[in-house]
Amino acid sequence: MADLTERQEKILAYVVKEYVETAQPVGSETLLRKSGLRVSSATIRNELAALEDAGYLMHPHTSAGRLPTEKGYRYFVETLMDEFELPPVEQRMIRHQFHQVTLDVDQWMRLAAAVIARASHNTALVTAPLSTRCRFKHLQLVSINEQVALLVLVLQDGAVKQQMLSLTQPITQDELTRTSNRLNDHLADLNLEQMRALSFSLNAFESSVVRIVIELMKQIDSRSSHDVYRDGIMDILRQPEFSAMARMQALLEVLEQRSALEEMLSDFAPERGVQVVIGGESQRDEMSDYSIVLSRYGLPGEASGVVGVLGPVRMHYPRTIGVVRYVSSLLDDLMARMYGR
Amino acid sequence: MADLTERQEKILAYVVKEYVETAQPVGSETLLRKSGLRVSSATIRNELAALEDAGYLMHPHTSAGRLPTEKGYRYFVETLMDEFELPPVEQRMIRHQFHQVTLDVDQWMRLAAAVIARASHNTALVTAPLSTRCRFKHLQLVSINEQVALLVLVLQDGAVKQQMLSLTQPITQDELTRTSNRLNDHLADLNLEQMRALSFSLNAFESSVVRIVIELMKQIDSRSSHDVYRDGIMDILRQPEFSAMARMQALLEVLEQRSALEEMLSDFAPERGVQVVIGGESQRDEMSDYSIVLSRYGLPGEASGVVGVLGPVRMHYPRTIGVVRYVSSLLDDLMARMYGR
DNA sequence: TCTTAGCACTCTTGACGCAAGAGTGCTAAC
DNA sequence: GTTAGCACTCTTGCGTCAAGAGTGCTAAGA
Repeated sequence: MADLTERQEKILAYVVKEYVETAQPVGSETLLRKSGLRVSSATIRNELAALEDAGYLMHPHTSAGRLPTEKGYRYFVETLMDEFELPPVEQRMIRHQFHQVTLDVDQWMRLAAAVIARASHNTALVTAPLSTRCRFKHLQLVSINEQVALLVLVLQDGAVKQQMLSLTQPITQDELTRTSNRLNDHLADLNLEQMRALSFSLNAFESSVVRIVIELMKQIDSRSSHDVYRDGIMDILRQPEFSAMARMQALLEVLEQRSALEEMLSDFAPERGVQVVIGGESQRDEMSDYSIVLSRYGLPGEASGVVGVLGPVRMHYPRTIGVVRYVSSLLDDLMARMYGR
Repeated sequence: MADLTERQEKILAYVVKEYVETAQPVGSETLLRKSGLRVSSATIRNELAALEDAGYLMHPHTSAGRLPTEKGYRYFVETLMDEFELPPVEQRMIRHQFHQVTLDVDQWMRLAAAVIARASHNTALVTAPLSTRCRFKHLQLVSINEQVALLVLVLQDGAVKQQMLSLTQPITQDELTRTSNRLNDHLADLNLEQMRALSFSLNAFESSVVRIVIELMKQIDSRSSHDVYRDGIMDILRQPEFSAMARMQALLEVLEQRSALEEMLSDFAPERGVQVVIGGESQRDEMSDYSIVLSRYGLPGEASGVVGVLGPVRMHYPRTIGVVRYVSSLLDDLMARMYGR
């Protein structure tokens, strides 16, 4: 597999870099100029032909330059690529932004998506951290008006859900508070099954509230992950491959359908480390022109989410990987602090 | 202005309808066939020329058919258009969906956007109802772990905000509950100014919580409106005008920048009724190829938001207006119920 | 055996012209 | 006021052509 000579590797790396920058197939002359190799263009042509035979490069047509195949990109990412660390200035800026923002999961996610999109010039995808199994923490009933009360449900991991309740008869805030307290005592730390099996004596109103709590927790549990936060759709559309927009429709279709995105992210997110899925490697037709770079963050086993970048296969992998890795580690820290180390 | 003969109006209406359907400039022959007018194509040509002179129609080039100008669309919307009511079946389906979903503002907004996008085949835009001035209703502190507590803030209009607090020293849930109760008593029904002027004796922790509450309320108040919910970006991109995607970039730019959207919506949303802004009428360059149909919903003076549709100028106005009007009235009802009639 | 110069070959791209088709606008008759 | 007829204009698609880019091969050189 990796039976490439040093010179071939060098040439492959240059083809990838050049093509990523210009989006143009690169020919032997250009390569000669840019690479600074001390051989003739003819030699380079021979090497290019060899790399093509081995499946690392391809040819749009006879008289065009070469561009990397998926195998070529893969080899580049795995073997040839320089590690890219986000410059300290950018790191500082990003950290600063996270500390400025209020401590709120939703806002973290938005910010993470925004930061990744700006830094990678591609579409960012982020899912909120998801506890493996959610447990009841606290509920509060608040009277909104005579016919409506608000139920606020807090889960162990700090997630908050609210829901309005239509009351069949007016209930005072005092009454609601008493109910809240009673239920909090009974439900503390229960998970879904335990709550279902509950057999305290509850009055009609209380048991209707419990039913709703169960319903909400079921929703959260069943949703394989929360919403996908996206940002930077524009960035990806600015790439030259989209001047002809046939393929783009398929892409936008995926980006719009949050459920499809969710599925994809959870399919590919590795246990740890940054994962790169190049084009057709995802086994999904609509993704064959795009790559994803993603990383799981959070506390393994307790609660974790995914951050990632979606972009054209012709993507600046070192930089993208650097960005994803950095933001992922940042969220690791935030999560660790939230869960008390 | 409105000095069109009956026949001219009929012809204008047919041009609009035909062009909206096919996206092709419509010629005199086609018009003759579709309209069923009992005149010759030459007569129609004369009328078309007259309509063009009057500024209602235009000509991409000499040998092409006619298509409506903005003035033409405006005349159509104002004078010629048949009222379009959403068919009862669809109405029922939509109502049903709203009743199935949990009573939660956020979910209403998402659903409204989804429903409008599906029904209008265009991009839906929805803003959450915004109280003119927000008042404190309730807060609750919940211990997450030793170093972190969650502050849940409920406002008069049922809006819920949460924020994590880093604790400098461990505080038990009991302690937190006591603090919550004390603050709830003091802060009940206060608005931002009153809260700032507060001069109860508070301990260090309590006053830091109050500071955060003030911060959160300031955020909500200053944000001229909440997030814009969007849906159906794909739909708009499917339209034939986007096969050449020059213009689309500008559009997506606007759709991505929530702040720009917000501003636009609040600029054009009328006090009541459905408003149609056609192309350049918005006085915004990037919008010159798009129209917006929008309507304000909610309780005038108390809390209101905007629902709308963004689509190409070549849009099916009757249907779009019908959809927007219906969803708007539905949200009116929901809001009325939430605010207790 | 590896490298290189040279050159024929292939394929894309853009320009140009041309014919077909669509639709108008005008004129003259009804 | 309406209509038939017809010349005129502009788009669209197609084929041709020349220029340019880049390859792949061959044969000579190290």
